[in-house]
Amino acid sequence: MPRQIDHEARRHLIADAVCALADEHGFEGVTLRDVAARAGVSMGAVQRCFRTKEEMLRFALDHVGRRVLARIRTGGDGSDGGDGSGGDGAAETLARAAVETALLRGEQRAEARVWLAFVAQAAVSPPLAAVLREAYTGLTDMLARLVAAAGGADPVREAQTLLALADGLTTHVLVGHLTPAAARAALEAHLARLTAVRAPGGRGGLG
Amino acid sequence: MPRQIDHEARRHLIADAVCALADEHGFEGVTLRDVAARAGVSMGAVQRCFRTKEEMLRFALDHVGRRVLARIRTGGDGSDGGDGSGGDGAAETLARAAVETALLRGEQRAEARVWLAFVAQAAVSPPLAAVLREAYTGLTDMLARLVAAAGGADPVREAQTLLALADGLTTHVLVGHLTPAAARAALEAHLARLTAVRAPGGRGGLG
DNA sequence: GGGCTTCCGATACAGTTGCATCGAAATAAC
DNA sequence: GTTATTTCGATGCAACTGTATCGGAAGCCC
Repeated sequence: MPRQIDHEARRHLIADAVCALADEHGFEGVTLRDVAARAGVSMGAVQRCFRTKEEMLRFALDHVGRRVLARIRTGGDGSDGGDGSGGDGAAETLARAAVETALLRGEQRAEARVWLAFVAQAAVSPPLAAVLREAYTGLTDMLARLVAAAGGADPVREAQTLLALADGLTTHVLVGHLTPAAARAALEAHLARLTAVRAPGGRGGLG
Repeated sequence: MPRQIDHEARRHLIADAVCALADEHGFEGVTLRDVAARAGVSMGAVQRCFRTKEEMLRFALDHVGRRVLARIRTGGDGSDGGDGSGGDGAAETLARAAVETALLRGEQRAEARVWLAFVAQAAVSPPLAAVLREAYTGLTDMLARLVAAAGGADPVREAQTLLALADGLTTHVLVGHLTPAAARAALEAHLARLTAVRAPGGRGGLG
């Protein structure tokens, strides 16, 4: 298999291994040897795909970011027990996106831990921070559009608030301070307040 | 100075060194040697104070948590340009506490980075998570009391929401996605909405 | 089937890590 | 002054880290 292997596919394979390890042992537990072993390749292959470890981590972060964003865009995998009615309103779309952003579903715990590990590292690593900002900007844009569609005022700021709240709730669930149910309740209460400001049927009381 | 040194004072000194390093290089950059050097003591002294590295980290996390909580309790150091009038309403007290919780002031950036580093590590380290939960519970209790005093409904859930939002905003400022001003604006908008629900003009009566 | 290129698996290597060990220094009791 | 006790600073050590190097295997072109 020499001469031009599918490098891109292998990179994704390695990125998945990075995520699995970051999920289990945090960011410190991600070593080249463990990554290679987890990915089922040798260390040499990893080194061929990524010149340095940091390059590998950057790629993995971007990988996770894209995956999460893509899933949010599609409104989740559909395992949320919804009835599949496609004709829901903008508010409901926003709610689904927010819940998805918060990675509150059980099977997303690993992703959430990976994300948190990356965020923490990004706080002291400018290259990672750059990747992260891009992902956050994409999320904010999307949420802002949804907020605007749902009739919320000041969509950008509300999107930033929503994203920060989702991230914070995710974190608190991860460390066991909140149960997923409590986090979901908090998020939904926030959303209800957000969309009720302009929505008919609610009290309009914005001063 | 043999025979019974002030171990507690030294522990705090070391904890401060841990925080300084975690601020600069993240959690991975905290090594026993660097901590000892930063604290101005030798490795032997560190090893005498803490049996293991993890014990040291636990202590440092608790140290930071207590300090942050104490400052929040006092409503900040007073550098917030306030006029020091003590007769403000509950809403204002809540606002000050929230801003303080979010560690948005410039000189708290270091503390914020330390906190984030600890949180990320706690996601994969049950002992650290236990310390963290305690701190979060204390914060939630305090915020819940303030929310109740400000006339908000469902104080516990609102406190949880507020804490998560503050944490998320802090994170997003740290990675450069939000400016401190934007984070502050988002937080204040949330607070305004929170207290406006029951208190349209001033302090509303608790239902 | 050669020759060349591309890739990989293993190993070498210097540096660092957390922890254990141990002699020396410094007080307190006598 | 002597001794006992506590603390410290230095060093040793095994394990592990990221990276560099290198021999060999596997495909293409002739």
